[in-house]
Amino acid sequence: MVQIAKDLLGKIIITDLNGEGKTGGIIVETEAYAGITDRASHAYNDCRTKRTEVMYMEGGVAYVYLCYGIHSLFNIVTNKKNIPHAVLIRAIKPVEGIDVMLQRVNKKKMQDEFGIGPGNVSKLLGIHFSQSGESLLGNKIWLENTGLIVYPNDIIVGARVGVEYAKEDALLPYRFGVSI
DNA sequence: CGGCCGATCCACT
DNA sequence: GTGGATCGGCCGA
Repeated sequence: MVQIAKDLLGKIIITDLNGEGKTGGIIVETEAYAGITDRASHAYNDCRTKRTEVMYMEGGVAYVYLCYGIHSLFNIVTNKKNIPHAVLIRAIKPVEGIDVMLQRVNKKKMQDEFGIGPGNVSKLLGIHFSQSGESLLGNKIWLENTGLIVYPNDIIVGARVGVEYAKEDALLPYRFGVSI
């Protein structure tokens, strides 16, 4: 699971939604959420609801959650059926469909910062929480390999963000990043 | 059925 | 640096 969070670094996430054309970027920061034993996860203590049900699906689907009523947070479900593990995409480096993405954020010139932050990632990619449960093997959202090799030494490991309420689990080194 | 809260971001001082 | 926005889901009554 932690391994998958690391493996996702350097991959490209592409979306092709609403007929606006392909948009995507290289994944540069992720966070792992380790299911029912992880207080920071929505599925902590086997909390199975309509919303979290997506995380219990077979890996390879998107789990998108609406946070603060405004922001869609994009996760990738990573494990077997009934094991609610997910990886939150925290940051991407925009590479595909720059003009479309600029339109989405109402900006003129692309800067890498626009892809930093989970809410921004969804905004750039045009992901809405209604896309929750969407397969990553279909023609709307998918992953591509870049051939980019991320060496273990290049991975920045740290504590997760915004989960102080999770107490001791907040300190787990489940946040991974690379600088490209 | 009502109220509170969250894996956050941005405009504004 | 910071306060406000904003809404679906969950819990308690």
